[in-house]
Amino acid sequence: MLQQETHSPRSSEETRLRIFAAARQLIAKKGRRGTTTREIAELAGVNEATLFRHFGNKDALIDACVLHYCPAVDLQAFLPNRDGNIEEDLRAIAHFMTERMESLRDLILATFVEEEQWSAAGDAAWRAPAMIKQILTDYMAARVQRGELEGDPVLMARLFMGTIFAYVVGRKRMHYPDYTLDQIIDFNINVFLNGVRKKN
Amino acid sequence: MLQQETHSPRSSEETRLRIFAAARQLIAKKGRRGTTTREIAELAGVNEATLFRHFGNKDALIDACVLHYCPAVDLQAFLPNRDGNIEEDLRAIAHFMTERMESLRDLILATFVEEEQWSAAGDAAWRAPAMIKQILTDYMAARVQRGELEGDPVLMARLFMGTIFAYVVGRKRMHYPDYTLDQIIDFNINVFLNGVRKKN
DNA sequence: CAACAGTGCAAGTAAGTACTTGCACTCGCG
DNA sequence: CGCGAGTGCAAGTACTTACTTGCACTGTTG
Repeated sequence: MLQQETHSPRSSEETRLRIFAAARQLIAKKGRRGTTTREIAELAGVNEATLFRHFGNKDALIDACVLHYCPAVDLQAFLPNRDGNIEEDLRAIAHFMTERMESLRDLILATFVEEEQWSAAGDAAWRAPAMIKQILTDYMAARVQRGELEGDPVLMARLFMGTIFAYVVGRKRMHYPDYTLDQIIDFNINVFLNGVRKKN
Repeated sequence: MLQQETHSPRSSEETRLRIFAAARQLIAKKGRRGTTTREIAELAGVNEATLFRHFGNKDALIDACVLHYCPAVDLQAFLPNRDGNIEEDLRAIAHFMTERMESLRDLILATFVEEEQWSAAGDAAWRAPAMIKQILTDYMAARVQRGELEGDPVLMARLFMGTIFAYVVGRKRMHYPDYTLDQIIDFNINVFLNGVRKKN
């Protein structure tokens, strides 16, 4: 009796991806609590019941979504050549970090307004930044030991990451339409390097 | 028939303040949407109906709350002595900004997950930072003109604010228990100043 | 004293939300 | 072909939430 010619079934995996994409979009805009399963289903072009058949409940869905978009960092791709020129290294690191944080900005911001019980996904979103922080600290320490920089490597790494964090996150509210990303990164790196380079 | 000896009536203003305090606390923890009027009333020690008698609806309540905690900046107290020592000026500015942003951190973070229709309160929370940005830019420009610093004042102000923003906001996820606020601020200012000070 | 503004309390309403269920359909695979 | 996994659809349940209402009470103010 029921004709259903319009909808062709999709693979299970494709459905998951569509749900993830929709969920992420809504989480970024309204936060975890403000996002409804009905909206996710609608935006994903999927029936609401399918959400629950896949993930069981809303919390598990969103956890899976965040984990899906926040995989572990590719450390190999991130590690700079430790023998290279500092300025070039930092520039490469800054661009890598900026791109990566930019692509996760919405999820990272959403973790700021999460309740404690949701910290599983929140921790996942911050895993990558935490690892990068460590790598950066090691890098700074090596350069200090070589006598190229001077100061506390922990604070140096913190400051360097902070400038990028502020750029990415702050851009949502503070707009600088007259400057390009490269201009800002270059300026920040120059000031930073002038500030921490060892004087002769 | 009903005895009501336990509750002594409070002034209308005191009730408002109690509601604001409770609302702010909950907004910080759960976000705007995650906060229920029932919770606010309970935490404020006030009947839920009183909330609506005061503010009409939940949105108006929260808008009023954010506006109440985000008054215009006291520019006079913020303006540094333009003839003073740069390092001392920046230290004073940094401490002022840090304290101020720290006290508003929860509300500022909440604005990141707001929907567009709620931007009224969101704009209010960002009014102060925007004004400070402008003051800072002017300050940097003046010092550049005097030949004490070199570089683009806009980017300098942006970088300086960014370090503080990153400290305050990032502290929610990135912990540095081994360092005091003063240590970090001093380090950041030193690097910044070394980086932008005019070389002879 | 008398009016009144502000509040507490209890009950209720309408809408939204997470989640379930039973059934029909369809595609791919053995 | 036939079966099963994955899905759409429609209806429904139990719960939460914003918001209302009528009434009793109390401190303040004229």
